[in-house]
Amino acid sequence: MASEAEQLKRARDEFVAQWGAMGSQWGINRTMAQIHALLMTSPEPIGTDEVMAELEISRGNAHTNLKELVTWGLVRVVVKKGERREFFEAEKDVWQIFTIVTRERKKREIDPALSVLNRCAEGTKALKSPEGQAFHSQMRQLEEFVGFASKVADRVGSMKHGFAIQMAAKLLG
Amino acid sequence: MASEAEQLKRARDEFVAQWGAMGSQWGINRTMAQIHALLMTSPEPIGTDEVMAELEISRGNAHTNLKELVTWGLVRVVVKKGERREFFEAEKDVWQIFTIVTRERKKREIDPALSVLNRCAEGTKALKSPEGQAFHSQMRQLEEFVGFASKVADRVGSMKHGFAIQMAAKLLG
DNA sequence: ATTTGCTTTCAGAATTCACTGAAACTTCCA
DNA sequence: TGGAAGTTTCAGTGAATTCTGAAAGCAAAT
Repeated sequence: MASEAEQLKRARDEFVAQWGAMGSQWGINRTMAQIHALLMTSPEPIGTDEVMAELEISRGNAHTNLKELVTWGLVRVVVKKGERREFFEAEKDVWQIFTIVTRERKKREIDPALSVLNRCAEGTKALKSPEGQAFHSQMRQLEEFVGFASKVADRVGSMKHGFAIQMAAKLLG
Repeated sequence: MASEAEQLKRARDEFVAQWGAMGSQWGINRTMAQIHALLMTSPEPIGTDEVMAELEISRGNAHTNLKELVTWGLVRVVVKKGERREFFEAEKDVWQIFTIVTRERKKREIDPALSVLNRCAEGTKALKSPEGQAFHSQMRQLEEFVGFASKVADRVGSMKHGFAIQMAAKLLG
C-alpha cells in the first residue's frame, strides 16, 4: 500500500495539474494557475528554483508568472533572514482569493465592455430611422445591464466574508 | 456631414469589432463573439453568406461558429418560406443572454473545478500527517466555496428578470 | 574592485489555437 | 436519375500565445 507521503504527493500533483488545466478554461494561463495551485498547497513559502523543479519549467517562465501572481495580489513575496533569494507564499483564504479574482475579472471583462457600450449608445442617440433607434435601444439595454453587473461585482468584492455568507444563505434559502 | 445610415454603420462596425475583441478576454473565440454582435444588432435574420461578407471570413469559419452559437442557445435557426438556405437570428433579450452565458460558463468553469476538488479532498481525508491534514482542509474549503458558487449560479440563472432586478436593487441599495 | 548569488529581460523556438478552402455530403427539384 | 443549392467536415496553413535559455542587471559579501 502507498505510504501517506505518496498519497499526498499524488493528490497534490493532480490538484496542480487540474487547476492548471482549469486556468486555461478561465482566461488565465496554465503555468500561472499551476504555480498558484502549488503555492496554495505548500505548507511554507517556496523559491523560484523549487517552482522550476516541481513544474519542470524554465526560470524565465517561473519568474514571469510568479511576478504576475504578485501583481494580482494572489501571492506575496517573503524574505527569510539569512537567505538572499526571494520566497513566495500564496493567499490561502478562499474568500480573499475570490474577491481578488472578482476584482481582476471585472477590470478585464466588465469595465472595457461598459466603455464600448457607452460609446456605441452615445454615438447613435440622435438617429431617427427605425433601425437606428433599434440599435441605440439595444446598446442602452446592454449598457444598463452591464453597468448593473459592474456595481454588483464592486459590492460583492468589498464584502466581508461573513456578510457574504449570510447574503448567499438568504439567496439559497 | 455623415448621413444617418453611415453613422449607424460606423457604430455597428465598432460594436462588432469591440465585442469580438472582448470575446477573447472572456473565454470565447473572437469570431463567435463578432457573429453574435452582428446578429444581435441585425433587424432581421441573416444567412451564412451575409455573415461571411460582413466579417470577411471563410464559409467554414462562419458555419462552425454559427452552429456553436446555436448550441449555446444564443442564436436560433430560422427558415424562410420559399428559401432553401438557413437564416440565423440572435436572442436579443439581455436577461436571456445573461442566463445563457451564466449556464454555459458554470458548465465549463465551475462544474469541472468542483469535481477536481471533490476528488482531491476525498483522496486525502484519511491522512494523518499535519501536511496531509492541511492539504485536505484546504481542498475542503475550496470545494465548499465553489459548491456555493455553483448553487448561486443555478439560482440566479433560473430567476425571472423582474425578480433578479429586485434582488440586485436590494443588494445595491 | 571583484566575485558571487540571485533577479530580470527578451529574442527566437515551440506550442497551441483559429481559419481557410476545397471536397464530401445532403436535400430538394426537374 | 441527374443536378442544383446549400451544408458540413477537415487537412493543411497561418496567427497568436507561451516558454526557453542565455545574457544582462543588481546588490550583498569579500
